[in-house]
Amino acid sequence: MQHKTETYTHPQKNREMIKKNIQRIIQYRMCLLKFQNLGFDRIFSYTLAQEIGVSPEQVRKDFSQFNLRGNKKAGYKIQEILDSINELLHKEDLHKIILAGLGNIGKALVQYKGFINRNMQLVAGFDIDPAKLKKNCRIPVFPPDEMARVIREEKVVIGIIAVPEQVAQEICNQMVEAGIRGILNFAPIMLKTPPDVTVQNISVCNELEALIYMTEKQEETK
Amino acid sequence: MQHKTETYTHPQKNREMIKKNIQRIIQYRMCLLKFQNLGFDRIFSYTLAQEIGVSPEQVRKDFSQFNLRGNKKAGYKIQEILDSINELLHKEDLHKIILAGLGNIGKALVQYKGFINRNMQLVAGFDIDPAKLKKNCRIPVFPPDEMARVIREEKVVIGIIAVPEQVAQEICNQMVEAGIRGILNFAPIMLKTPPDVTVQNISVCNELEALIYMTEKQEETK
DNA sequence: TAGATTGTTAATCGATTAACAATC
DNA sequence: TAGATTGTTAATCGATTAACAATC
Repeated sequence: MQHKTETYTHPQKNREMIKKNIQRIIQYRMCLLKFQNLGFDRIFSYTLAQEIGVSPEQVRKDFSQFNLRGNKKAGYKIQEILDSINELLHKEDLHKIILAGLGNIGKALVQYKGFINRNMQLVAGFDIDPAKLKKNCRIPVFPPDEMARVIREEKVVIGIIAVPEQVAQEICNQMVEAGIRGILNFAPIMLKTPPDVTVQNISVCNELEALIYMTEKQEETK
Repeated sequence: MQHKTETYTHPQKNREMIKKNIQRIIQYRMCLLKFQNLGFDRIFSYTLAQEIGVSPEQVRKDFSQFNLRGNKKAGYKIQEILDSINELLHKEDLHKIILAGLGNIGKALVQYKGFINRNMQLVAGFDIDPAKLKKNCRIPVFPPDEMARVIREEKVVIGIIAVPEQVAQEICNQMVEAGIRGILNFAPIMLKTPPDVTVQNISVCNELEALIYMTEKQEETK
């Protein structure tokens, strides 16, 4: 098997780093909301760090990097940090999302009520099975050939792929062609996309396999 | 002058590192299976690397670290590497899994047919809602107070938490108490567990939020 | 003030990448 | 053989941690 001679590049590398940082910021946000609900209006880096399992230095470094400022001695004002994080994450906007594939995962996502609390909205689903089409529902389901139209009309840039592996790449291509710029992929393949499209993969099976390995490893070393 | 000591011991790697490595190994496995199905019986580090989006050096390093050997000039024998990875992941054993919470995600997992192909089996579900209980199904659903009994009788060590946030920690405690050592957690909280219990979190909302951030970041820098 | 906490700079650590010897 | 590819050691790079000055 001869491989192509084009030079190898790592377009994902820098992206991985941003992804990891922003994932931590999102965790901070969830944790801050929790403490706010418990009645606190200030929090120390130490407390936050302990809650999400990182070092206090990491928290301060992260906050500093994203220009989230605290108060020496009195810690961080929860509301202030939340406002900054929300601004950073553009939480004031409603983010429209489309979904391809109304199988088990797709159905679960359509029924999930928590998106709106986080300023996200599933605006439409798409499935090839006529039995799954719905018109006048909270979230309508259309045939796949209407996907491009909906994406363009609603100006959606985020898509979820929950279709079988065999058609995932094709659906991905259609999404990208119509204007989707970020894809959450549940299909167990690496999607090929242009460099300006971000893909995030979720695989329950992979996570379980990793978990099983870790657990057995743990037992061995006991 | 100080001379090197003869014994070489692997430095104790932290859990995050092992997790990341093993996730890559799992991806290699999926990719190797794909190429095997396409009729290839050998593969080069370069090909594999390109397919899953890492460097060829990374692939060779990973394989080397897990003692997976290739052949200079002829690359790696797919079947040989697959056998080694399967052994590493204990793929010859059937891994039993229990599931707490038959909500949207829980239902999707129960209906998912792909576990058995990867030597994993959902042996029971648990839900507090009497309407969701099932006795003589492929995957029976019991009330929560039977969880400890099932875990012990079936010797299950892996559990999935797909219950509401408010009861997640309590269910987690019950699982750990009964012998669960690895938890896949869909609840949006950091579970508190003893150090010998491994937790893997999945949050669709967090992934979507990160994706939205990355996508908007990308647009800005265009 | 004394003590606690932030925020930044420097040091460390370890994963990734580069280089290259081995060898098929 | 000549060329290609593996496998390992060394270099790099950058995230994490430590140290500590600033300051509330």
